[in-house]
Amino acid sequence: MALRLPQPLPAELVELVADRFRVLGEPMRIRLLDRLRQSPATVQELTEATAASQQNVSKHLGVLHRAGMVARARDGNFVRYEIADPSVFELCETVCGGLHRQADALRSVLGQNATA
Amino acid sequence: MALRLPQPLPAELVELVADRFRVLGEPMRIRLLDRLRQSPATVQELTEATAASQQNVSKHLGVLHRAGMVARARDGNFVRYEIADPSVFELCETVCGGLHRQADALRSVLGQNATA
DNA sequence: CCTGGACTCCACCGCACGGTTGTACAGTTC
DNA sequence: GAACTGTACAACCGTGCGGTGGAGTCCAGG
Repeated sequence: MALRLPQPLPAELVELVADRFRVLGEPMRIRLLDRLRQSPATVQELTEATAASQQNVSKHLGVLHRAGMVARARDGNFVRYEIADPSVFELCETVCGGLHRQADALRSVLGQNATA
Repeated sequence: MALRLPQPLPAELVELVADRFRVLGEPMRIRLLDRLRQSPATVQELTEATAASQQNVSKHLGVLHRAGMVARARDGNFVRYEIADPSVFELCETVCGGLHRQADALRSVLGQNATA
């Protein structure tokens, strides 16, 4: 962990990193990953969990799959998806940590008495 | 660290997380953060470092500022920006770690002899 | 005051992307 | 084989966003 990164990030690496972030910058895909965090699931189950159209879910799963974040496997007539890169949850936790810190900072600016 | 997240992520939190990822899903903004990782800098310096137009840099800095990732401070006639949320580097490191794992997996699929 | 420089804001354009619809492709069952 | 289900693909549309150009704001100096 905590690998050393070169100071001027190479241009290509910048693109790769941004691409990966952009994949996660979509609520629907976050919801899909959140559901898959519980257990592997078929497209049907994911469609029900997100209350979206089947085509839309399939499209977003394709993006996640191309990014290597989920793995697909046929199961009879169904297709079962599962998390392929658990680091996405680490990312979400870090983001939530940053959000918490922002909220605390805002609270301290408003004064200690804050539950608005 | 490693705070516990609720299983079905609340819808609003999903939006917040996705928003934050989307801010990072842009090469130019990654470049700006990468430059600020070295030291605080003025818009001028950032413009030179990224080889972009001054308006474009200012616009992206505005996005980063609204997201609470950078802080601005007037310095005479200049405006100096600096990192406000160091967790962004943690995020980048995690992403790079995932990329490394993908590269290794790809390499092992192609066979041990791989430098293309 | 006016001038000039640093920066931000606004209006516009073009493209990429999310969503929908329709269709094609497995795989199972009969 | 035909029929049905589950999933992926392709074409289209609308919007959001990155980039640019120009005007506006703030600050220092003369």
